[in-house]
Amino acid sequence: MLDDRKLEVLRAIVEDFVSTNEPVGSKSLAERHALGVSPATVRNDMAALEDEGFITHPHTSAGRIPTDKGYRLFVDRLSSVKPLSPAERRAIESFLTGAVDLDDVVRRSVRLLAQLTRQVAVVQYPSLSRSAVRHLEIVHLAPNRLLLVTIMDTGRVEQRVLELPAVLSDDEVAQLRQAFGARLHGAKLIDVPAALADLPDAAPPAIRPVLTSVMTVVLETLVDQPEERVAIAGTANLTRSALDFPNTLRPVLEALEEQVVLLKLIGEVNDPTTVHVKIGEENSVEGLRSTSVVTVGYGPEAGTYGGLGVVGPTRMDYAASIGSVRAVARYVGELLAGA
Amino acid sequence: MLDDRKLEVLRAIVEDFVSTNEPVGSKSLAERHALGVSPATVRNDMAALEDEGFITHPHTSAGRIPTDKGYRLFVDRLSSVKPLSPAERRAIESFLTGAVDLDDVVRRSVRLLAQLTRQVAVVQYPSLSRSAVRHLEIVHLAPNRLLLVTIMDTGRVEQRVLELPAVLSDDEVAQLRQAFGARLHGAKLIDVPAALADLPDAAPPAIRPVLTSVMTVVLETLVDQPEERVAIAGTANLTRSALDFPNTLRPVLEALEEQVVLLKLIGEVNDPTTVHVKIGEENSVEGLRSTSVVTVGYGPEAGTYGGLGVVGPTRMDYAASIGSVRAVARYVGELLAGA
DNA sequence: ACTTGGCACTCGGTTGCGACGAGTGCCAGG
DNA sequence: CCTGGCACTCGTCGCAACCGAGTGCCAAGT
Repeated sequence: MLDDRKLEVLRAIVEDFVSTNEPVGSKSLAERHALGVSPATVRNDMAALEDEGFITHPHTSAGRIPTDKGYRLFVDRLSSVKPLSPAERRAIESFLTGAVDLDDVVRRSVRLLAQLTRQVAVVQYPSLSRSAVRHLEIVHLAPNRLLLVTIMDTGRVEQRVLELPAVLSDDEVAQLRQAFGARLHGAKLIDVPAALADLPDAAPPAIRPVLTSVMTVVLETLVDQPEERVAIAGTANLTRSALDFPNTLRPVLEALEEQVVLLKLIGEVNDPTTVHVKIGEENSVEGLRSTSVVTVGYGPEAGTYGGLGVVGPTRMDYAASIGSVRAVARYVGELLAGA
Repeated sequence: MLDDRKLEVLRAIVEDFVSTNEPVGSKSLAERHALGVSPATVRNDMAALEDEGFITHPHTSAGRIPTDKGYRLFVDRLSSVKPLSPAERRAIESFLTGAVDLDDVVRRSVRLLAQLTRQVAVVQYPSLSRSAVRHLEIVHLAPNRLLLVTIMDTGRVEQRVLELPAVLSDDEVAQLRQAFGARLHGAKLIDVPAALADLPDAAPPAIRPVLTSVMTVVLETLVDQPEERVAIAGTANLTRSALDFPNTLRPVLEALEEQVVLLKLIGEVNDPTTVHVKIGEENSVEGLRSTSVVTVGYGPEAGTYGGLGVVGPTRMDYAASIGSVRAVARYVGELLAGA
């Protein structure tokens, strides 16, 4: 059905179209690539590819452009990941070293990724639910007011102010601090509920009511409604080729402003260790049906912290994007694991 | 030179152009507004206005559009701030109540402002340098590693990890905590250097070296390089009228991605208590010469915390934008002051 | 059976041209 | 100082012709 040459033709079409953004015809294609056959043969192959739904015409007498299905085949079978140039590797290293805290790491990576791929880049902050508690600090802001600060092993810090129904003494706060500190230190978030389960019973009765309300907030902040965050950069790249999003720029920008949408993009991968590519209509997000999304997980043991990726036109350089996304994920993962 | 009727004509031109986005001609203008004079008279006035540089033609036989200078005059003398509708007031209140922490307040306000004005909204996080320290917490992460957490009265929290050359005991950390806590509590950031000046001398010699290095980091984080942050929302609104930014969308998006640029926008006001409007070429930022920027400071006593504003086409509804910006600033200021 | 050259056909893009009309500038008269 | 009239400008629209890249198909060649 699809012999090697037809695949080669498809690859050539994709490559030409990606670089020129113009429908590619049989003649120019036969010239530019050393296919060893005449344009007429290429035409026959093209007709076959079109029957199979891998390419299409914008109109009768125009060249071919790949369909989503065509890109899919290209990505899966015809392209190999483009290794980064030494210059790019250097760029990554110099960009990421010198970051002072987690915020800085994330902001730098997202800009870096946008710059490398010349697409819109998205980086998720290390997910709370997959990290471990390094420290829980309870600050006695006012007699009836506590600030809870949780520091995770990824460097992420969450804080929450808590109004108490009753007034607390510093001693009691110290007791609280001690009670929580001992149980939470080093606990994976998943184990937090279990670690805290017997806490009310074990505590001195005096502070029990306060303790439970603090516990509620802790569980809420860390387990029930863990706040996921993402950073984004490079939206200006969407305008690079005006042809890519003729009148569809609007919904894309709108989609990219929704944190929820971005998290969905990055989160809905089954296997976080490999790079995932969603092409055009494959995207579950309405406004991004005209784009492709390349994502991967990152973290010390692959994908445990969060995800990152790029969003661009379906007409993107997949090989390069996949390479960059993977490389940045690797560096960021190492960086955060080592911190 | 510019009698009342000419000003009225200018106002009419601005209003028509803002709502239709089409060059406005003498005839339609005379009809749509009850000017009480004939188109010919309007033409004469237009010619005068053009001589003065308030309006211009795109080409010889087209209607007039306002110049930056025309908008300037309009904003300064011809428009009154549009009061918010009750529905809008309700929207503001319901949007902002229920915010759980500072991050939440900022994120909600920026979205709110974008929604109200249908422009790009920018909100600066309360500036460190203008707030006071509520609490400084020193966490002993590891024998040679400290985490400094500073909580400001605006609810803003800054953290910084600090590697120590030597190993510290918990006792020593407690001493540090005590030494800093006493002096910093309630200090305005501006007074922090003075408050800490005599600290090394007063401290027990044993912890003196560590103390100075902690002091350095504190000063650096809070005073020397206070990190300013901004939130942005509504970039999709830039695409609302494709005509506004024919091929200039790119530089606008690029400018809006630069934190530095945004801070400059919001920060370079002399008097933070009143609403400022920068129109087109008045903008010092290169990429935003095709936009107008409406900004104001917010805070308990006007402008002490930070700034916020909107960015949109020069062809924007200034009266409404100014009103919304001012209203949101007021609410946010109150909210943060009360927290 | 596959490849190839030839050939008629399609159709979008470009160019040229004329009509149209919104809008202007100017002037003479009220 | 306002007004109506009038000639002029110029961008837009519609139309027709043309060009050319590209296609599909077929018959001949290997």
